[in-house]
Amino acid sequence: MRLRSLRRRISNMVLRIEDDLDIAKIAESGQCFRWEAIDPCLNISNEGGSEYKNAAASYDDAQENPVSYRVPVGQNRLYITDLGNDNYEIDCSDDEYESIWKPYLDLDISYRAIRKTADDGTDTFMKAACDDQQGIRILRQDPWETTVSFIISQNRNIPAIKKSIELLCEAAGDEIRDCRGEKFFAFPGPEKIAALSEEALDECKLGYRKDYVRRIAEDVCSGSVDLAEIERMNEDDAFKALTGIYGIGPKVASCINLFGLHHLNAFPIDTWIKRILAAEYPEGYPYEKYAPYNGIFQQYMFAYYRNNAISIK
DNA sequence: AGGCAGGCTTTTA
DNA sequence: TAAAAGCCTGCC
Repeated sequence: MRLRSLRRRISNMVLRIEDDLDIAKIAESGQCFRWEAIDPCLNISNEGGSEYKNAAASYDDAQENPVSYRVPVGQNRLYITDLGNDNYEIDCSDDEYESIWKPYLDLDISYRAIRKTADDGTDTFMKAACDDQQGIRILRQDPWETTVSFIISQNRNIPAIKKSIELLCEAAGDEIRDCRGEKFFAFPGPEKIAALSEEALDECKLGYRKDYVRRIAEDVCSGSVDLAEIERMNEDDAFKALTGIYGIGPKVASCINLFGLHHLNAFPIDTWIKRILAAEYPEGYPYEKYAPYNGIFQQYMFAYYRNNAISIK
């Protein structure tokens, strides 16, 4: 349909992915904070994603759920459109897909198989969460960006987190033209954040987290914090190393393990998960059953509860 | 040693 | 006004 008109000098390709992949659910899952809903036809960003009356795809609930996003990853930005029927259009070459986007979307493993294997018919709550939230995947996000983002996330809701991260990118990130020639700000490296003035950092509205962000930027620059070394550790060792960093407690360390280091068994316990465990698993949560993918199932529960908080309560 | 109260910036609903 | 994908410090 009108998507044809989007074809430009850059090469578009249509992917067929016969596994869980729902980009709208991923965007709202709370693991990433810089996915931006855009109009697939007009190429105009639409913050919050309200209406998509002109959505080209034959996507069932395109009226409610955006079907097209742009996703900053390092120095690149991916444009992806859900065409429905397991088809997705992306703006990039085959090489870029294989080297960047395929690993980023964690497309080498089957989330559908993981869901089905764990379902023994006894956990009706988890089954409902999985059915409702299937399509979520755990992205392979940059460890530095993930670390700073989840330090910023503490004790705040998601709109506030997104705002601070965007302010930080505007203040310190490189301005880059994406594959469509549009400008965006990359997530700033530690040296860029460490170089910010006190006033510039104040404008990022980090609150008391400002000291945490500045200090980890300085410590990574000086070498007293070595994220590359932490990347090579197993989950337990990484957890210990992360919780030793100023501003990182058990919850944030678990999020970094899961979303930044891809330790899929990491199980972040935040205010939502506390409520879920108390309400749905009063006899105790069956960690063994969902190992080694506790983090994936945590995401299904988290998103399910957060998106249906009123109806489930 | 390990647990717990109090404080913390700012935004959001 | 309370709550928000919590953590640090100080006290016991």
